[in-house]
Amino acid sequence: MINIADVARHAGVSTATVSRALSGGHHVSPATRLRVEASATHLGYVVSSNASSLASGRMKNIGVVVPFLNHWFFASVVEGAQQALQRHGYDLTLYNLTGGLEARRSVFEHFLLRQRVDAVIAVSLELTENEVARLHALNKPLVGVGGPLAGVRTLTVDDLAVARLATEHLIALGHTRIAHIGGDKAFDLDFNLPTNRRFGYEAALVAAGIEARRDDFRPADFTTAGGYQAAKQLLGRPHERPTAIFAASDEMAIGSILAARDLGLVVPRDVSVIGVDDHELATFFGLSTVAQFPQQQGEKAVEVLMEELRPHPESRTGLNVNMPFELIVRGSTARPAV
Amino acid sequence: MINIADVARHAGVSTATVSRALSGGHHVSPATRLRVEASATHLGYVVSSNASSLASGRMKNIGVVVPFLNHWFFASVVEGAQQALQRHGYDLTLYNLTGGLEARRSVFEHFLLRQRVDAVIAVSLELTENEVARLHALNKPLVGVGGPLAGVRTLTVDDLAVARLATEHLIALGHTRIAHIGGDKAFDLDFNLPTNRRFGYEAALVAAGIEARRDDFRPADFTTAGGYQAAKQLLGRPHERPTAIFAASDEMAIGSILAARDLGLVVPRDVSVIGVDDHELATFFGLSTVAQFPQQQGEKAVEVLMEELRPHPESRTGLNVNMPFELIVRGSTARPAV
DNA sequence: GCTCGTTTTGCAAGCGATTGCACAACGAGC
DNA sequence: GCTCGTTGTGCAATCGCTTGCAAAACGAGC
Repeated sequence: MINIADVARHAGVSTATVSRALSGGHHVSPATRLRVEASATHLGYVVSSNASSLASGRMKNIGVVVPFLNHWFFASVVEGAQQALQRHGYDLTLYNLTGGLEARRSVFEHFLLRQRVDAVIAVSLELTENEVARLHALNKPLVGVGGPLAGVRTLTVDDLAVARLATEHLIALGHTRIAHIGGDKAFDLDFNLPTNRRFGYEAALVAAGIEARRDDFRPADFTTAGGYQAAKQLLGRPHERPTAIFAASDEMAIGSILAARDLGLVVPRDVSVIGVDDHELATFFGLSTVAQFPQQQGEKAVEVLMEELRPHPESRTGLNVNMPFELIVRGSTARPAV
Repeated sequence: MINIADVARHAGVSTATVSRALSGGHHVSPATRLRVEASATHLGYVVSSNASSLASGRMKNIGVVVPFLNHWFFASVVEGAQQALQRHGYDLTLYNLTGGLEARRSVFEHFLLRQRVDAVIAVSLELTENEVARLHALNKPLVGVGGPLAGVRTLTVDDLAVARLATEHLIALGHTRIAHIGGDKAFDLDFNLPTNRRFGYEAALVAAGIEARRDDFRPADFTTAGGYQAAKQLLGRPHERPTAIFAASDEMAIGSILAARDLGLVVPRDVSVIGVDDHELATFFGLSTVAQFPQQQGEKAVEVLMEELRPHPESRTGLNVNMPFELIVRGSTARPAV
């Protein structure tokens, strides 16, 4: 393995100069810089990140922690983050908290603390105060995606506003019986996302002078199958069937469309359906939805971190960064039949 | 930050002893080992992985390279690998080759070579000889998932056998007009997966004395939408509609089911559908399929690597490891109507 | 009690960079 | 020609751990 001394010898300079020339090139004359770079590429030299990190204290590596990966949303966030990091010359080390409490502790006690990462991105993860404190104590920046997280900069979409937007879309079309499929308690652990969406839904109804009926709400588990079940219940009632369904995720919305079809109902003639996410299957099903952009969220998380990692974080923006969302109208929503 | 010398002082031994006590504990008396461990936890000591790696040459870190993450199969493989690695005390550094050739080169030239990883897992990636050679030159073990890859240990499912199994299932049910939705040329780049599945399909037909008709094959892009399109074509023909479809992926199979429904056909009465993967939506759609177990593949890749990383890789198994697959019969396949 | 083999332990030399400090080189200004 | 300010370079300490080698400690055997 060829090291910095080899390059120095070959270029006829000291290792100090090589180091400076290859990292930014400050305080090095253009001529020598060029010479060093030539030698480096000629010899096929690549810095040892370990030695570099040990000496400098910078790891050039970010830890990303997700609850699971096996899901469109998380995978997209990670993908976005990965690409952004690559542009910045950083590595991404992935941690998964699926393994239960044991795995979770192990991640925090050993992996993250092993001086491996400069900072941490926590995706849809409700960290305990202890965990946050530990990270802070190590002076490691932490940004959350999906939040808020006490004392942590977090990127969030305003779930309340998202839900309101979706519901208002239906109201504007003339619907007055609008059902909602949200999350059950188990999913509320993560930042009350389902609750917020439900509140947004109710707020929109109330603002329009529509009563939010308790039996127009069904909890489900954010899967297609769960949405299907819930929609069947909602649409199968003999009287007062809702003319529109707002599902808190696209997968549940797709389940609803399939349920409607199986009941012989035509979407959107008999029932309008709208979701949240802009899942990859949304286009295929012609699903109207409020898009959030997970990949973009991953990228943005990286930008925020990079800023925080800069020596003089002068322009620290506020704690919470609001992420964009957007109503995308496709074929699954229309005026109710008269 | 507290370091090994602090622990040594606190335990009343030398740093050498601390190092040995904390890593395996060989050549250290049980008594001192206990004392050192106590001091370490008491002081909250965690080894600096950089210093450790620099001194030992072991990184305790594996690079995983995927073409994209945003897809059920890849995400599952990575998830499996991540969990297995965590059990072994290794980190997983994720590399993504989505960014085109530029990103690809950057990964190989800078990231992987930066002495960051002990080994590399390449998922569904056709590496150039150059890339493989480079890794070999660095003496870094490399295992592929999905293969084969020249000169590399690879975990593969026997795509030919998978396709044969699916097709034979249909034949055994009594089908004689069996269509196939495979991949188009663009997807053949990766290890001829589509071609192999097509060959398996044809082999099964031929073995059963059934002619493989050219117009019973349609290429698609492995998406639900693509499968839908292709199935419409196949099922919409006025004469000689096939009674069964074997799709090379579950997503395309699901597209086929939806296409059949839209044509007013009932699955499986009018047409049987079988896929490959055991995608998370397969259960919901009652889709018969040949399951492959991506998560398991990720785990297995790690096992293979760990073995290769061991000092004396005595029992090197052969180059290619065959991964299991399994026919799962649900409601989408049945005897053809008479 | 002495010798010899086996653990246990410590010393100290790396591993391969980064970086503060000091010095050299080089013009500019007078 | 001399001083002063920049700018460019090198010296050498440092980061925190691992590990080969040698010494110390410890029993066992006689």
